[in-house]
Formats: sequence, C-alpha cells, structure tokens
Amino acid sequence: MSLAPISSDVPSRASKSGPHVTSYDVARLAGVSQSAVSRCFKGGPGVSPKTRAAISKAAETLGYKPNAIARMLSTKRSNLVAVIVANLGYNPDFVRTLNRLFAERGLTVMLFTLDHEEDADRVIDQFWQYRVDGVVSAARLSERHVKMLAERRLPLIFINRTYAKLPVNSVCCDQAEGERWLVERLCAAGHRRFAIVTGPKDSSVSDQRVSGAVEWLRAAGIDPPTIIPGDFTYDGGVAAMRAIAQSGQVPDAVICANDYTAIGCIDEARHGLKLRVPRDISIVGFDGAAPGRWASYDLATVRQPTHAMVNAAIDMLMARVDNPDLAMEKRSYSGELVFGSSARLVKG
Amino acid sequence: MSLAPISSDVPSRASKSGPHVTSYDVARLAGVSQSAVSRCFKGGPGVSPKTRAAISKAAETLGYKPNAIARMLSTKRSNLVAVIVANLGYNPDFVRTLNRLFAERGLTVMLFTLDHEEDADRVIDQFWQYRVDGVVSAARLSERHVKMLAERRLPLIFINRTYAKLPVNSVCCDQAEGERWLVERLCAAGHRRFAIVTGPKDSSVSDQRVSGAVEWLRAAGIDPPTIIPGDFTYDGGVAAMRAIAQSGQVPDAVICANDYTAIGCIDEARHGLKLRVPRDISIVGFDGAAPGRWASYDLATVRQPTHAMVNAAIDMLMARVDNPDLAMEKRSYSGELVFGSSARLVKG
DNA sequence: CCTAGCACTGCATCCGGATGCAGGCAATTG
DNA sequence: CAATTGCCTGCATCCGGATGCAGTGCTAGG
Repeated sequence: MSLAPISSDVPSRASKSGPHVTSYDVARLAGVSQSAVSRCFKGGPGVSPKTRAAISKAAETLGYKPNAIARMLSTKRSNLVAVIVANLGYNPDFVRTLNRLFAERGLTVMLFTLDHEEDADRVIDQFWQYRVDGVVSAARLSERHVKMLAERRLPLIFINRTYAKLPVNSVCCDQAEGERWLVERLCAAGHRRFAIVTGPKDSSVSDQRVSGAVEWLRAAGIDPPTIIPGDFTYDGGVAAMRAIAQSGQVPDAVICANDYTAIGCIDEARHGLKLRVPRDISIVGFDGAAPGRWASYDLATVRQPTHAMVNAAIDMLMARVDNPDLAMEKRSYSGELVFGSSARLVKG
Repeated sequence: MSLAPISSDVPSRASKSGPHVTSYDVARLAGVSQSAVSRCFKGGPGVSPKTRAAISKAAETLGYKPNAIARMLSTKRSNLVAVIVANLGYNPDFVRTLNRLFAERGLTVMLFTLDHEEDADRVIDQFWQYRVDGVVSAARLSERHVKMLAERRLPLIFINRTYAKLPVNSVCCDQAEGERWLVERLCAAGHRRFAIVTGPKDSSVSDQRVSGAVEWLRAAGIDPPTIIPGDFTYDGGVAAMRAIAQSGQVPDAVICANDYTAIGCIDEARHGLKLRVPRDISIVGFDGAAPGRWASYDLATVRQPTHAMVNAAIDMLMARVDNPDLAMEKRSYSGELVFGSSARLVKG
C-alpha cells in the first residue's frame, strides 16, 4: 500500500544502548526479525530449533529480558494481582501465604493496606490503572466498591468476608462451626457464665464468630453472655478484660473474636486481675496466630487452614481471570480445634 | 512522506467498547484530539480551561482512567517499587510502614519475600521485567546480585544491611550503640556471666549486634560470653535457652539478637527451666517488636525508629530514581532503649 | 518431476498514552 | 493596522512486544 521508505529508516529503531535491551537488539544480533524473538520468548511452536538457538544465544549475550510492560499492553494480561488487607498486623500469615503461592504461579502481588475504608477509592483506582488481572481481598469493601469491580469485570475473591445482599466469591473458614466446638467443649467442662469479646463493628468475621458462639450457647441452654466490644488487637483484649472485671460479674469463660484479643485478655486476667488461667477463668480465641502457641499463652483456639484457603482463593481467582463469566462461588473450610491450656476444654 | 490514507482510517482506533475506556474514546466524545486528553491528564499547562473542562466532563461520563501500563511504556517511569523482605514474620512493621509511606507518595509496592537466597535470581528477573523504578531490600542479597542491580542502574536501598566490601545505600539502626546501652546497664546492675543468642549466620544485623555486645562486654572487663546460635525466631530462642541450660553454666544475663528470640528465651527460662525472670536471669532483645510490650514479657530491648528509617529509605530511593548518579549513602539512626522488666537494668 | 502440504519467517500493524513539531489563532506591541 | 509573541491544538511518531497474514523454502506424495 505505502511506498517503500528509505531503506535505512526501519532498522533505526532501538539502536542506542540504554540499560534496557529490546527484542530489536536481540533480533539484529541474531540476524532475525523482531517477531521471531517475540515468538521465541513466548515459548510454544512456531520457531525452528536453529532460530531458537541463535536467538537464545544472542539474548544471553545481551542479557535480554522481555519488557513485561510492553507485553501487558498488547496482551492485556498483566500477571499482576492486587491483594488488599485491612491491617498487616492482624494476620501476616495470609499475606505471606498469598505472596508465596502467587509467586509460585508466576504472578506478582501488589499489596494494598486499607487502614481506612475511605482509602478504598484511591486503592481501587490505583490497581485498576495497572490493569491487575484480579483482586484478593481480606479487607471489607463497601457494596459500592464490590459492584464497581463487578461492572468492570475484574475478578474479586474475598477471604473470610461475605455479603448478605451481594453475590461475591469468597473463601471462608467456617466460623460458626469452630465456635460450636469451643462452646460445646467449654460447656461440657462445666462453664456456665460466658463473656464474648467481639471484633470491630464492621467486621463480618467477627459477626459470624460472635453470633455463632451466642447461638450455640443458647442451644446449650446457657444464660446469654455478656458482649464486650473489642477491635481484634491485643490492647483491645486488655481493655475488654478490664471492662469485664469492672462489671463486677466475672465469667467462667471468655470467648474472643480472635487470638490477639484472647492473648490480651489472658495477660490482663493474670497480671491485672490476678486471676489464674484457666483455673479461675477460661479464655479461648480464634485464628491460629503464631503467638498463641507460645508457652506463656498456649491458647485454646481454632486454627484456620490458611494454606488451603489461600490455595482455593488463588484457584478461584485464576479460573475467573480465564473466564470472567463463571458463577459466583463460596467455599468454606473447617478449622482445626487447638486444645491449648488457656481454657478447660473437654477433649475428644 | 507517506500518501494520505483513506480519511476514515485513523478515527477507527479504539472504537469498540471494551471494559477499558481509552483516551481516544474520551477525545471523540469531547471533540478534541487524543493528545489533548493525554496532556489534560498529565496536569500542568498546555491545555486551555475550556478544553480541560470538556475533557473532564467526557472522562467523567465514560469513567475514563488512564492506562498506567501504556504510560509506563512511553515514559519509562513505572511508579512501581520492589520491596524485598527475608520473611514477613520477622518484622511486619517495616513492611507495613514501607507500604503506607510509598502509597502516600503515589508509588505502588511489589512485595517479594526471599525465603531462600536462591530465589533472588527469580525475584530480580521478575521486578526487572516490570521495570520497577527502584528497590528497597530488608533482605540479604549476594554480592553478585547487588552488582547486577548496580550495573543495570536500578537504585537499591538496604534497610539494616550493609556490605563490608561493597558500596551500597543503606539505612540502619545503630546496632552497636544499642547493644552498648544494654550491656552497660546490665553490667551496672551487677550481671557478670553473659550468654548471647545470635541470629542466622548470614545476617549482618545479627553480626553487628552480636559483635557490638561482645565488644562492650570486653571493654567492661567481663568474661567472654557464651555464644549460642539462633535464627531470629521464637522457637530458636526456646532452643537456645535449652542449650544454655544443658551447658550446665546458667548465665546472669542473655542478650538476644532480636525480640522474638528473647521472647522464646523468656518462655523457656520460665516454663521449661523454672527460672524467675529477671530475678534469676535477665533477658534482653533488640527491635521493638509489638509482642515485647505484652504484659507477659515486658521485654527490655532497643526499639528501632521504624518510621524514620523507612522515611529515610524512601527519600534516598526517590532521590536516586531522579538522579541515578548520586553517591552511595549510609544513614544510621539511634534506637530507643526500652526499660522492660525482663531484665534488671540500671536506669538513667 | 510436479504439486500439495506444512513449518517457518518477516512485514505491517496493534496495544494506549506521551511528546516534538508545526500550524492556527488571539492578544500584545510599535 | 501590521508584526510579533505566546498559547493551544492536532498530527505523526515513539515506547517494545504480540500477532494476523502472506510469502518462502522444504518435504512428501502422486
């Protein structure tokens, strides 16, 4: 169609030697076209062994690495995933595991922490601009944000979050079941007066754990427990235990919405209130956080199957990256009861 | 140079409505050229208020967000930074702070964990392909890798790592000074027989802390301490304390290379060896990790100024992104002595 | 020996935003 | 009123790899 340009025009591309070697540089050295280099690095067929060898040698010589940015632009696959967590401190385990398992699949994680819900717009804008292939969130997102991502057809998997009114993909630990194990074994051991320390008000995990515990206590015919607000932190646990003491009525057992809270409760019970744990008071948590296993605490808790949950989340995400029309799916995993000595539990 | 193409040819670009709105879509709706849209979103001058308003309105209508991938390709600035940590568990504080402070500057973090040193090649390849603007590493990298990044002119800042033989940029806490504070106050309180629990063999932080402590003990005329290998973990601390007990000679004071190790030592001393801490034995750590403040431990330690260190690292990194020829720089920050009750320390 | 079949190769073009350059228009100046 | 300055604007092209298509050479079958 177009007239033949001055022949020296085309080869002028990408000849200066910046720090970045391009496929054109490799092509020139190997004596082939840029497309051959591209095809060679994509793997698969379409390149003869001889050409492939020449290109590999040239690439080796020049230290060529394909530019992922350029590849993203044309393929519209970034191999980037966004991971959103509310607070890195709560559960570094999930972050670590997500990072490792994504890395094993050749995906790179962009990590976003959502300290305040109002950061969500900024965060979503940010990863949207980078065209991440998908999102895993262990933090709460508003309905508006969930819908926004759905409209944009960006796959989203929640870990330990669900929405009553909204269809979402999620991987959860069965919170109610875990609480049931704890409650039943506490009741069997003779506990009758219960207190429950919750997580933050907007946390669905906390809601599920608390309402699970309340439910099973009711089913066991126990008086309704005292509910103390907490915030998933150690300090929140300390404050909650102090509040329990000041209410005058010290319970037999304290069920905490997570492990850090339980640890705070144990410390305040022992060092602040001079109670013996578990003789005077039993304290249980939920999560399976590492410090719960420390000798000072030996926390009775329910351990979430982090590895299995993260694996499932990644499977679900990648399936939806390949096919965005898959139906919404919820998976639930049973935790594992940990018989720590912070509570008198009936075993078996 | 080229003949005028059929006029309908050019406007055909980017007309289908995928999930991604492009600057061409906005341009068409606003009745301007794509370059105007680009300039408008870059900010700064070069666009009249009228045009800007029309473009903003069109962009708003379509929900346009610039494609960061495409921008990267032409500007060669990705606004991505790689953060490398050895193990998320050691110090989630650094990761959290890095993430937050980078986010405040509009940069997105790619997080890489380096469980094994041999992963470094893969990790470096990965972020090199994404053309990150710079790297912050809180993990050890081999000399080869440091040199590789230097050759490629990719700015690199270490946090709490230095190299004897290699010029690098680093931000460190003054480990020796911190150990000096601990040693002097322990000695002043009458401790005479010391043990030291190290970190992993390849950790320069551990080296500096241990040799700092050894040095000040020598200066104070104390008998050389027993050196026990550890690994920065709680379990390592437990094992080390057990090893100390089995050696028969129980020391007055144990200086641990970090806080988790110290916590493990405390727990094993109390629950395994039935020692009273600090009456029978003083135990100190280093870092300022959150669990050290828990009532069960109340760890005597040196708290690193995480926020200041991370801020410095980011400043240094961004300065070198803008000007890769800046000289190598090392900054050192003093920690803060925390008088916990896990050790008998002379105050003041 | 001729031709269909196949694998390989290169050309041209696309992805979406950035930018140098030149043309256009209006405001300022002599 | 004409000339100059400056601001906008759009055109064309670049960034670097992916890919549809057409052309090449080689092999195998008739």
